[in-house]
Amino acid sequence: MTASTPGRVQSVETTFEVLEYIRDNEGAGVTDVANALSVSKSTAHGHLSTLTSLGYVVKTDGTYRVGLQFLELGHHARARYNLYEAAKSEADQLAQTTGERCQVMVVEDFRGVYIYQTAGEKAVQTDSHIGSTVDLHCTAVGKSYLASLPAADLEAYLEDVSLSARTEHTITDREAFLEELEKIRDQGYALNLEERITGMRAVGAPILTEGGDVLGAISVSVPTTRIEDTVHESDLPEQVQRSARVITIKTTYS
Amino acid sequence: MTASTPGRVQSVETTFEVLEYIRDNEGAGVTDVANALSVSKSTAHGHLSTLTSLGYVVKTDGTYRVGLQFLELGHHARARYNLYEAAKSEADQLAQTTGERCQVMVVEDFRGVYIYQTAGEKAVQTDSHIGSTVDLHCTAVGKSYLASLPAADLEAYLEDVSLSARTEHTITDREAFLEELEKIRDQGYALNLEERITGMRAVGAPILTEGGDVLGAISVSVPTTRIEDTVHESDLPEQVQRSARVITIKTTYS
DNA sequence: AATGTCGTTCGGCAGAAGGGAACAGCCACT
DNA sequence: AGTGGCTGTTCCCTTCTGCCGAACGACATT
Repeated sequence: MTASTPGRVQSVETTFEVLEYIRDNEGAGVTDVANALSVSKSTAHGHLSTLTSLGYVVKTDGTYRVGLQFLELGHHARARYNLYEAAKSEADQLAQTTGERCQVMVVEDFRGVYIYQTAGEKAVQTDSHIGSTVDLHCTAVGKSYLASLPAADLEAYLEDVSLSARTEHTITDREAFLEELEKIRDQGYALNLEERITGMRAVGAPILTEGGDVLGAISVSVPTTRIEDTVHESDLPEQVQRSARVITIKTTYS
Repeated sequence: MTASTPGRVQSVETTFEVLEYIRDNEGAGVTDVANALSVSKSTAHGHLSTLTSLGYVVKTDGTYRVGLQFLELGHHARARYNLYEAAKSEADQLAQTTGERCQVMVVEDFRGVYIYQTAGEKAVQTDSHIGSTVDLHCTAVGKSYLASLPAADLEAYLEDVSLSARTEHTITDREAFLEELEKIRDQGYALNLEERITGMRAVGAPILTEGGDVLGAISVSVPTTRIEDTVHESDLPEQVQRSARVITIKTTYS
């Protein structure tokens, strides 16, 4: 970050750069961090030792790694949404019956965040995991969510972000996107036809409150090569929607 | 923290104090934080706005809350242990068949950390959740772990911590504790007889590698009032041990 | 309309974070 | 076993910056 706005605490920004670096590199040493962030060794060491003394970083075999203490912050943030507990078992069930990957998403700062993810027997590895963020406009979960949003909020979203292309199938035209959302509203579920990752499709449905407000969304992703089989074997859209409804009921009475 | 050791970055310590405060208070405002931490409003504001711009804190309805971005750090730390994926489904199953609460623990800095927790039908609410830390000496998971530790590591642990009493049943005597561990080694599982929370018992078993190294532990907690029934209905120690063994196998081939 | 509370912004100063170099500890390699 | 090169760690010094206090602006409350 070159342009640091006044009133911001720079060392905090540095610390999180350090954290993100050792996260993305599965642990690192002092010199390593110093070089990567272009700071002196003493600076890197200062941050790492501070974080270690706070318990947010652990040092094992001479390499610094992200500590489990972040689980407490992370899980706490997740618990606020009152979705995790209810959605977990439904997602597990969905993954088991379909054999594919299932994810539960909520939205923060106009970005989709997976608060839970579970893999069925046949599920392929993807880049997404618990805590990772995705664009809303090119995912089944994201489109389900947007389609359930009040008009004003949807407007605010479209003002804020751009429908940037992730693959050749991503919907980037605003009008086409609004039509897509309309369609999703009508049918009650969203499809992702390789709009984020080539070769991967997904079926998603919004998770609503009893009052109709959208809390998040749930989806099942399937490789395109298997999508026909999966849809035939089990009516995927229907199953995903049913799971979403069950989660609504569970969250209401808890 | 009054005594700040040289070489430590103070603002990082402050930032995490801020984070922990807004976590423990389910969100807070600037003035609130400033008063609680005895810093000026501008300082609190600086930290909060920095954290917000980094996405680690979100501001909704004028209150700052812990952001979901910590999930990415937390889940990443958890994934390192290669236990979560394998243990999750086993824990779920254990919770379902017993109807009680089941938890999976690993150890970091001589503290037990719950990397997963799931509640069965009858499970009572406790103070523990994903990410929370517990003493090793007064929990079924912790004792299972310690009992499986090489002698040298156990020695290091006993040097480092004190067997402080949590309830009247906590084992605080070193000799008695070593005997307890011996017994646990013999029988292959650990019991917690209200040693951490009055009224709560638990059965735990260590999760080992094929080579015999201990990775963590799994346990089922049951209120004392129900323990007789549960143990009779299902041979709890046997079930917990079986789950632990299944996790070993799963982690080996993944 | 007035008062209290809150969040935000603005300078000024002191303290602290960062840089660099020197020290120490470790492993590998010869 | 000795040596070289790599680490991590510590030290001091400079200067930058994070902290404070106060003033401002935005609300809500009475």
